[in-house]
Amino acid sequence: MDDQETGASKDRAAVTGDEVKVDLIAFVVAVNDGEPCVLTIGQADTLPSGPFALEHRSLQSGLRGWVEQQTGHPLGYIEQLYTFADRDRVGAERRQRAISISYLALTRMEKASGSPKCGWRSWYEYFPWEDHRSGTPPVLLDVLRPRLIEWANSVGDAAMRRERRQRAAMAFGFDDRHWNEELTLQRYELVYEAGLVQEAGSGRDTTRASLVPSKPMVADHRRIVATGIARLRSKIKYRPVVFELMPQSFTLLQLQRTVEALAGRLINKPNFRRLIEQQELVEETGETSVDTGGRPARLYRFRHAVLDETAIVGTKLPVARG
Amino acid sequence: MDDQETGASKDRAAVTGDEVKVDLIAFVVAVNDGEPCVLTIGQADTLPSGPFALEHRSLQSGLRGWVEQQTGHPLGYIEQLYTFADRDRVGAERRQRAISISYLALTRMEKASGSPKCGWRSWYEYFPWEDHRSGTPPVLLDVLRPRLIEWANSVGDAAMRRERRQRAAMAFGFDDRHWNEELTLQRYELVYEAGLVQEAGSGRDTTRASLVPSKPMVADHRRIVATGIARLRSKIKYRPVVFELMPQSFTLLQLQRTVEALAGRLINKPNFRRLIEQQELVEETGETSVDTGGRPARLYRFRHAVLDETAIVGTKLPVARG
DNA sequence: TCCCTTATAGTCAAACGGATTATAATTGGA
DNA sequence: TCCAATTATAATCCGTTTGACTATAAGGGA
Repeated sequence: MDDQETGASKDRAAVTGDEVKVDLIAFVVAVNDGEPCVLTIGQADTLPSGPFALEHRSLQSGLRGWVEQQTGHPLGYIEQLYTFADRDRVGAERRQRAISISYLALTRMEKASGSPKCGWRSWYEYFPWEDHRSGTPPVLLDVLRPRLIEWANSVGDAAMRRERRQRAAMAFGFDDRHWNEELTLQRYELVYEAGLVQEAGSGRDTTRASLVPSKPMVADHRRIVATGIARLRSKIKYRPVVFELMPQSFTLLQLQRTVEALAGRLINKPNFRRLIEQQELVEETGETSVDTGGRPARLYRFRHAVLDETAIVGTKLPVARG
Repeated sequence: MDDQETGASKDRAAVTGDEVKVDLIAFVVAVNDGEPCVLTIGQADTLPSGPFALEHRSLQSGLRGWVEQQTGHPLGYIEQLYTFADRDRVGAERRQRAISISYLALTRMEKASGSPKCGWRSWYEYFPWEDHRSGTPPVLLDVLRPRLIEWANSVGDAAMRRERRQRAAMAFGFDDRHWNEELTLQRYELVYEAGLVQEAGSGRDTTRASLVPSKPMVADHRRIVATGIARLRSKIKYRPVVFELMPQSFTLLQLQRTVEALAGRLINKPNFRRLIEQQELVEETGETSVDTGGRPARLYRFRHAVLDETAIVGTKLPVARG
């Protein structure tokens, strides 16, 4: 494609060198004990990342390399999330362009190995308003709602006020609307726009006092996490990706708890089992679990054959609407 | 994020300059007279594209700039498709890394303006096996199926033969399986892997005689188109993006024909109307169309308000399974 | 006027999905 | 030992959705 006819400026670009640095950033997910976790480094405020370099065979292998080097964790399932241009950095002598390619990776936590400088943190430390497994979280109605209304009203134009209120209501399910767990990214963008998270603070006059309590991250890493959560919450509904997060064998309730952890909401138990079984996603191992009180549960394993049968065709998980 | 602790090699990278050229590539779609079309330049074998340069404010604005310059077409709706690393190019003195960021854009064809060097071509010239509006296309059963079986059997290992046959059957709906229109990308990857398209030919010993008749494209542009078609076929089912392709006012049948053009299959008419109406996606203009024989049809326009109401929540279009 | 074409409305049954109830098999404590 | 608590598993109910089909209305052209 080198000398394709795409206009003269392409050649100019080759001469002056419109070259760019490329960063690979990973949002690595595991679920442990019903808590969905993200793999971090630094002060639990940074995602594993590193520049795409000549020695990397591909984007994905570059990403695997950086994550393994920084956290000691090998990656299994990987999926590209989004590519964006960072705000201009100022290089040594000239303006430096940079872009970031973000990825979602699913893995099992297993042995608490890993480098010392890395750790697993619950999603919901960064997004406390996203966990609806015990009902609507208090922070949503007590803190977010008044702050967002305040933000909406702070603008002069009446139409724009209305539009802001409506956006907030839709994203967060205010005013009798239903909570839609897939809108994680829109919600983060909203609180960011309203200046309610620390990341939005630089160069603004918003007083820190009005921040919504939640753990911040470096640069736009928290936005990447929001993107990944949204993608994952959507994907579990039509692809059997949950099993990337499960151990070899598991009970149906463990499987359900994992899905609930990701979705941030509870699922009706009989319906969940019905759907899993009628899709033949799993098969019994024959054993039962010696578990936490109550009748012993059968152990199941994922039927890897489904990846060859229906993988692309679609798989559904029930996440109740009401 | 500059001096984040991501290991020493990051600094090394900054010194030696692991810099990369970034190309922006656009898959621009319009539907005209029931034919879904792609905007091309050159010998109708190249997508509009150009390097991401310093003067571009953002990735999207860079893309818009290149497309407008090369084709004279302004873009409306844009959505990122995928980012991939090209095979290494050899630069002037050293190895040169390059990545491409591809986009899907939806637009209306309108005035046959545009630069002389660009043109609209039907998707199905590049993917003749994807159009099932008049039933299963002959090329699928007469050419593709035997060639794919041949390809599957050409490998030694019996298990691998089985796996290849199964993949082909799943992707193309052989052996009484249902056709799934969203598997466009998997199907292209399969015919590519089987050496049945020209793009797979360089450096191979596959005789050209065994190619499946279809229009090739430069580099991996055809793969990008396949990715875009798959994305679009999936997206029309839960987002009201079709309207980006429609004129101001339209009849319900025109709307249906557009969806059918994209999906590559026919839709049940009463059911289609029911779904459109009960979702309140459109409103009557009050006028009726003076059209092609038969009873005059009411004209409708898209209710832009739905973008504020349910936009993110989801919209469905019926594309029959059987 | 008849016939053809397209638009529009209405019906029907099967499948799906959400909610609820009932029963079984354990553990731990009174 | 028996009861209570806990969890697993099975079965049922019912309203909604959805795919397929039929019937009627309104125009143009022969």
